[in-house]
Amino acid sequence: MASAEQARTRRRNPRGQGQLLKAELVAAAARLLATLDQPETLTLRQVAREVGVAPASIYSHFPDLSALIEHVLRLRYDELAQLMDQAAESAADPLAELVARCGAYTRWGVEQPGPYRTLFGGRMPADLVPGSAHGAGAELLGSVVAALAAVADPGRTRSTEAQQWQAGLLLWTALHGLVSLYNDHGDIPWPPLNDLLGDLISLHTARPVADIAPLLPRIET
Amino acid sequence: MASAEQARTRRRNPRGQGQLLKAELVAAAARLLATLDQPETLTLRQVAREVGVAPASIYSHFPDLSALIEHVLRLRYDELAQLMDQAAESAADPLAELVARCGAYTRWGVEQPGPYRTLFGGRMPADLVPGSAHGAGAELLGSVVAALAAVADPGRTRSTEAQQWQAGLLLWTALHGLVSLYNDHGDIPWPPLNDLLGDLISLHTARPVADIAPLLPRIET
DNA sequence: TGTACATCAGTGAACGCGCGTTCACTGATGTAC
DNA sequence: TGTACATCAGTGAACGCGCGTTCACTGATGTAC
Repeated sequence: MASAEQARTRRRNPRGQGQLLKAELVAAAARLLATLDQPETLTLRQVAREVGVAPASIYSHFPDLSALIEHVLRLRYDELAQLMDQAAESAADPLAELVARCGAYTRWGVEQPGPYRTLFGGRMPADLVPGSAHGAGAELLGSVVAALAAVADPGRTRSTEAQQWQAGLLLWTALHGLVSLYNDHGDIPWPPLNDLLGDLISLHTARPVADIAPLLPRIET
Repeated sequence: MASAEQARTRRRNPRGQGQLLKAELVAAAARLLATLDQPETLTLRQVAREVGVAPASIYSHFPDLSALIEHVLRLRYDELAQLMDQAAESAADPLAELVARCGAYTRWGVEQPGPYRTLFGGRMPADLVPGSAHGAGAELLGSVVAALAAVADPGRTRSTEAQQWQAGLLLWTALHGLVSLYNDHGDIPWPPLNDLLGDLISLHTARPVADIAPLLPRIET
């Protein structure tokens, strides 16, 4: 095991470099959250072992395991939001932006099932998930709502805000259902994710699949 | 605590009535799965305590906790499938049947968040969830696929089986996303579930919401 | 009718485990005088 | 230039906890003779 060897060879950081261990702890927790079959069972001692450090050492940098996990989840969430924004930047029109956002979301979700579950699966105590206090990633959801509204109602005159909200929320729940079932139930005979995603966006935008499929990113399975 | 008192007053079952404890164990496990904030952390000793019995007593009836939980989940799954079938029976046409099935599914899901998560959330080890070996409730998914196909393509001539499967799967993922996010993220300002469900089915069937809304069951929140 | 025995429905104590958290400590390194 | 001291970055042992699982057992009740 690499971690056991790590435990042997690890050297104390030089003075003034105490923050290095903090970064290592964050990296290790992130690695374990991404790797573990059940990320919500992550343990303080597991993180310590992964880094090769005494369990007590974590308390120098975080008040407890929750704080460490919260830190990691914050990073992951920001990463996802940034990926979606980046994907949206190069979009030529509202439909392309919506497709880019949904594609980036889905891609990230299936490429990182552990973090996805931890962020959106609702298994962690509520106060542990960043943004849940403000509505489980409000900015992210807001961006989907806005992008969908821009496609379905370009002038934003025919529909009320409540209608736009409801349509966007419904799209997000559909994306979430797709990602989480895809991740959790690999035994179902799944069609290619791009086909499902194309159909899904087509339904929610009332645009033909042919307009959408070319805009989707390649999603590795 | 009622359970502590139960522990005091419990009397050993008379001879030949050993199965009574088995039923009590199942009932207690079901109660805890429905009640616990994190049903996947259910513990053998918790069940024993709830019944008022020694932890070791469980081994007389189940090889381990997994077997007990599997038993409970099997019951819950059958209950859900039966509810959906019952709802479908009184349907006047294919659209009504589809709406009845989706309505029953969603209603059960939000009324029993604990069992829902345990069954479909993928948190339990795979071998623990009934039907997951056959595709996570294959009959249930199959009934949705068939009902949707009957609405979208009454003669079943215009679409291939693969297309019907994909459409049904997409509908199910959307329902799942709606139920699980609704259960797990109560802090989002949710519109009435019936509105969302009506919209959702409308999108997937290309029928006007007005045709669907009257067919939906009352879902208590 | 009595009595020895088998069976049933559990009990209760013990085990070893991994966990979060605490506490006094250690040993290297920088700094003040 | 030397030395006492403070600080930093962690250590290591211990605690009490709840857990799954085992094992020999107990005491009531039915049954064979």
